[in-house]
Amino acid sequence: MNVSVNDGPSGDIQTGKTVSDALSELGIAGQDILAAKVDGAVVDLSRPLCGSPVVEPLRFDRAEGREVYRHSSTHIMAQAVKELFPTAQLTIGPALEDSFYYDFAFERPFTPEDLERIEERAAEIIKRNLTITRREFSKQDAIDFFRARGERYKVELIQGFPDGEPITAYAQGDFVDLCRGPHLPTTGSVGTIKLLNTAGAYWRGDERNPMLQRIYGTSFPTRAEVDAYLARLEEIKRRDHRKVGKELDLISIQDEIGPGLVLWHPKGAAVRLAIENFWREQHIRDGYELVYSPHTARLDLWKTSGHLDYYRENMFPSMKLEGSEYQLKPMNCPYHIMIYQSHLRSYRDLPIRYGELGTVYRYERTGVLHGLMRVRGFTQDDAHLFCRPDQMEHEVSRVLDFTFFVLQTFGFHQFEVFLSTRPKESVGGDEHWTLATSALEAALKSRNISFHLDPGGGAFYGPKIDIKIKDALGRSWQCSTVQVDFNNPERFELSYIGEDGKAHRPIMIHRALMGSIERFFGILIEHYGGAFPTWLAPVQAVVMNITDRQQDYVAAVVTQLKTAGFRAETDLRNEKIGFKIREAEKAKIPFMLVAGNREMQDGTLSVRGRSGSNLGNKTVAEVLDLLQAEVKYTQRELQHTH
RNA sequence: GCUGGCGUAGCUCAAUCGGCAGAGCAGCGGUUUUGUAAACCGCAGGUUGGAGGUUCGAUUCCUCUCGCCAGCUCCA
Repeated sequence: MNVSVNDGPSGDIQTGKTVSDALSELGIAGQDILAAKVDGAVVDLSRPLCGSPVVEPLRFDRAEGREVYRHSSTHIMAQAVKELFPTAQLTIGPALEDSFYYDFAFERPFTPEDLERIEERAAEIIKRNLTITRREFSKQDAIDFFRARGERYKVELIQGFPDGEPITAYAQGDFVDLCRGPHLPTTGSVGTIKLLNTAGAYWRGDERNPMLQRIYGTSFPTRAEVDAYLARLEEIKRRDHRKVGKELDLISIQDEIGPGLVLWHPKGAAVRLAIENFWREQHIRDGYELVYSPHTARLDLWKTSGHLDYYRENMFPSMKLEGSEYQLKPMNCPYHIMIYQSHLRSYRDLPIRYGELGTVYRYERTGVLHGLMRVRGFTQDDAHLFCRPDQMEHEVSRVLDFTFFVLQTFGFHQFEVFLSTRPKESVGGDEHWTLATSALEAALKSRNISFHLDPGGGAFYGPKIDIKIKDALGRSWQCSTVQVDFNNPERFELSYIGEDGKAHRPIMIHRALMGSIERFFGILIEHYGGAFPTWLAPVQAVVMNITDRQQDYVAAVVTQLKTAGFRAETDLRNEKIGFKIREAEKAKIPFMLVAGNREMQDGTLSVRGRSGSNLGNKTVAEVLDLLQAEVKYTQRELQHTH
């Protein structure tokens, strides 16, 4: 048979030879080959070849290679656990992006000491360099085999598999695990396994099922790579917005006020104000009209909107007042709809775009609250567009352009886009869903945006596009969302008068760019590690005197900076300049302006940038120019036009 | 909500196998007038998350409760 290697040699190889034999006959060999893609499917190196396959060796530098590597790592860890704790039952153990886990049914949680022993044993199993072999079973044989080994959960899994298809397991030494594979050729192919932590996890992710003991770990070819990974985890901890938010005195969440309810301290509020000002300016430029709405409304409104039926578990309980029930708002849409409905609308009026920084309250279970990322009261940068069906695709495209512009201004440049389709619990006819979904898809395609499909991930009222941003540490965060809604116009009987003089139903589009200001702020804190770009920094410049004699001069300079619109502060404390610099560095203030006698005499300031850069002496006018140049989002806004 | 862990001064952390709760930083008062990441001296700071219980005595042990953390589930 003719075997060809992707971007490599090809040659005639005897049919039935394994992938690794074929590769080595073609002059491609090496311990670093983990698995291979054969005609697009990832397989074991021991897989026999037939036909005229295209083979692509997979190493650790490829995501598919890493997945196989980590997957085999979980088996090694599971083997170590079984050797040390024979009563532990196997369940499942997948690879994650940079790590892996394995869930065990065990009578008690694993302790840190257990983890150390398991890690040592895993290292030993790597050293044993056991061959990993694939075995096929019929369904009944597989059930009998795992039942005989006492692996109750494995038996349950197999029973759920379709009949008639072969079931595979992988063996290394005495250890056999039900697994689709593929796997590394030997346990010795793994470099270092490092166990990270333990946690409880429900069997099959269902809270009604028993709690299993999960062990997280990671593995890399070299110790140095493990160390780099651990260093990255440390960096993530160092940038944690809860820690930085406290250190920089940005926000607090206090017991007395309630979980998930955020206090914005003056410095955090200054950043928020900069965000909001930018947001409002840009929305007005982009053809939105800004509105405000109250935090509560009669329960009937939420009945009409369907939230009471479909969203109740996320809502605060209602309150009674003067014989009516009122509901704290979990969303802004009904209010915007009511504004739309306050007039008779013409087709000429559309599209109508209402934007609001609307604060909503949602009930979240205590266990899911997390700093600013998941709270109970938060402000959405919400907007609702009302348009004709023929305008829908164009409006969605505009929203996409606007979204990427805004996110880029905040310093995010990598995105993942998802198109989510109809979920099980949903309202509206099929034709509506199909129309809306294809409009979203068309808009994405018109902007050449590549996206993933998330089947069943839509809102109950319509399909949506979600945009996840990648932060400086490569983590993904869900922020932006664009959702088509055929349902609310129906429920509220929205209409506009068309060219034909008859009433027509408008289409509604919900969208948010940042999602929630709280979460977005948390992401910004971690993205910048608290060192915000100048346009967002709570204090943009601090002016400090060296001795008492420069007090008046410093105060005058700060007045000038403030008058020019900058957030500037004095530091006139009776402290040494080194101490003041240290404090300003810790506060991550972008510019430190020092005035001693020399500066006072020639009307200058000694300019120190964040993290020690010396920008020399500048006049006050030059400092103003410098700050102006730094606050450059206003320049970027010129690039955004429709 | 579930499993496990944790709540000590404004912050970061000690200590008490049940016997007067202690440091650094921050704060306040002095001294010092300072040149780019920490000057010196002093003072003050606490119902040890909250409520019960056991005990001569509880911050420590027990029960409940509130909150936080790591996950699970869910999500902006």
